[in-house]
Amino acid sequence: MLNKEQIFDFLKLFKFLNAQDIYKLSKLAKYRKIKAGEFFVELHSERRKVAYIQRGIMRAYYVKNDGEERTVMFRWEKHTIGAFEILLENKPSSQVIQALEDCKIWEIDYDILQDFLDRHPKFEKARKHMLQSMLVEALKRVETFVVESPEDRYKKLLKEQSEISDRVQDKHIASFLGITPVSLSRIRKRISEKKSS
Amino acid sequence: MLNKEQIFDFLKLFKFLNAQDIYKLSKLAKYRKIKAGEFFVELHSERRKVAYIQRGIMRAYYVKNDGEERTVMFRWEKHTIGAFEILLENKPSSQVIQALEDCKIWEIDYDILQDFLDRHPKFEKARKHMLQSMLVEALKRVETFVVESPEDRYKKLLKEQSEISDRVQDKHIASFLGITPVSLSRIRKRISEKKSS
DNA sequence: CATCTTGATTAACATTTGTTAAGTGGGTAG
DNA sequence: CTACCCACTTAACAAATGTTAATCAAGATG
Repeated sequence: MLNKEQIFDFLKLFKFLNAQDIYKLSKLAKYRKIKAGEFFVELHSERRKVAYIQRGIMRAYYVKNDGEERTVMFRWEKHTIGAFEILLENKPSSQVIQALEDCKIWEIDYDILQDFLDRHPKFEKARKHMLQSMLVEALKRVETFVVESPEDRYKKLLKEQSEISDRVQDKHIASFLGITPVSLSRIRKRISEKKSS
Repeated sequence: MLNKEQIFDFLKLFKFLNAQDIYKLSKLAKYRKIKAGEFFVELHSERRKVAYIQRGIMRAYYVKNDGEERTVMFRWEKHTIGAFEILLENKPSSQVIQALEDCKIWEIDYDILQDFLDRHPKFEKARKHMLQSMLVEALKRVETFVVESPEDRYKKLLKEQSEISDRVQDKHIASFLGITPVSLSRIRKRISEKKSS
């Protein structure tokens, strides 16, 4: 079930693996597909797993009491996604993870992975690096909310996260930016009017 | 220069130290004071250091082009603070870290600390735990911006982060919530009117 | 081909926030 | 004690966003 490309992508997750390591890791990962619209993690799930996305894009979102959805994160090729409440806080997930395109993923058992990493000190750097890059990303995202206006946040997204703005519906982008779809539409209009003048 | 209380506080940073470990760590940490208003990290600094706060409260903030300050983080007793751009991205800090009260801190050389941790595998769990808890905090903070209104964010702050709301000026809380001091004042008025009716 | 569904846009109005500036009160320095 | 500074409040107006609903366009479905 492994082809070269798949192995290569998976290998990039951790930067310095030998063939034997890859074999070990392949044992704890299950290759599977998720169709657009379907879920990787459902509401209140406690399944301790992570997805390494080989193809496709996913989102994590919360559902408010009135049914409104608020997207907090997008993840696409060569990145991992998981429900942090399950994995890091040992409680049911209050967020949902959904495929926005047909996805091909490696589904990884989180506890087996952690155990593997615990027993292989040479991976400590990789784990640390991964945690740190996620932390930096989250801190920078907080910064955009505190420092920038919704319009500036959207412009920055267009510039620096074209992977998101090109592949995801506007309504999801709006909630990702902390605004409504109507407001995003107005911002888009404002921008296009300024550019043409 | 060490008294019992100081040792005890420092010990809590990592949960399972013996006397010898404490001695080693004390060598790489410098105990010092920072007066209210003074800076722990200045703009564009590249000093790779961390503060473990034994007493007092600090904030990290950005300065916009027009001179406006936007606070992104508060840290107080028994927590650490540092400039993530210096430490995790190896670049000059675009944020500033300032004491809001007279502070007593352990100033720790980040690289020596990391080296120490690298050479002592028994601390890996502590490092991982610390990174994870910072990540969880940042993710939850993103969530409040995406899911909640400014008023709800403020109410939540009052409930769950009284350490902040009790000790910090409103203008800093306002920018921490992503709004202006004027708007926060109106929110406070709205809340007090609802409670009395 | 016609119909249905859904996402994006637009409009109209209410609400909130931003901005600027004027008061208010507490604390501090002289 | 007085004068000054600073944070917070309040006011007035502009701007942006939220809300609801109508319209439009495109894709899916029969």
